[in-house]
Amino acid sequence: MDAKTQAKYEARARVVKAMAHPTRLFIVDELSRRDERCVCELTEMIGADISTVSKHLSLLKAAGIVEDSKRGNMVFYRLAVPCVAQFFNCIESVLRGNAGQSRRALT
Amino acid sequence: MDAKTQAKYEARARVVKAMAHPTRLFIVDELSRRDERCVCELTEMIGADISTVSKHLSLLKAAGIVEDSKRGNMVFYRLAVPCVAQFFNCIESVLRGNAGQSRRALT
DNA sequence: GCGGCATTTGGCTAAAGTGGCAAGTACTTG
DNA sequence: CAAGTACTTGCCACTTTAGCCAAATGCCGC
Repeated sequence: MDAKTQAKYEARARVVKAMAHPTRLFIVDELSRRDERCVCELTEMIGADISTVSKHLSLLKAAGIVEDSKRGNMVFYRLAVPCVAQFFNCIESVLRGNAGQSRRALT
Repeated sequence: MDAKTQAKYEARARVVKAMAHPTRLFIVDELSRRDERCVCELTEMIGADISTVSKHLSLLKAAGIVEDSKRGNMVFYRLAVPCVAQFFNCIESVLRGNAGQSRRALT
């Protein structure tokens, strides 16, 4: 694999990695449903330390998956790229496959 | 977040994590194009130790993303769930977004 | 059964990711 | 300007992951 190809997959991996965490998937899912949420709302739903949630959000932002905007002293996050929501359908297919069900029907 | 929700996102994260690596993304991409590849072919394309490639493949298999079948003394891997190939389109959208281009056109 | 090829597994070390607390920044209200 | 709320960042202990080598397994043809 030459350097260019390598770089291509590394770039992609950075995006996938950014979502490879239960809390971050939850955030993406939530934002795909509600358009916008402030850190405090997400923190309450998630039930972790606010600093932890904030770090997850920074990570998603660095990957280009979410965008933020500050209004007053609150920061609102939203999806930057709507299609990430589609990921879930496919992930569920994989999970159904794991459970040994209708793998064929998912094409 | 109650235990059940937590479990749901952990299950999803396991699948996403399985793809969160340049080599494993390469494998998924390659299998989406060529249907089937043996470990030795993938190893050669990737240029890492065969044991390393084998571990990446086991990981993808454990996540339900690929399936294997042994013929002779070779093992062939293929995608178990075709839709994972679609991931790439969306990932590319995120990457284009990162580069500051037409974020709007990607809906 | 023996040597050889394809692949997997174990062991190890280096590196990365996670999460909480505490400290810092930013804005807002009295 | 002081105090409070909303968030971010630094630090640190801890867990997980990655990749190589070496050893083990499985299948073949002789």
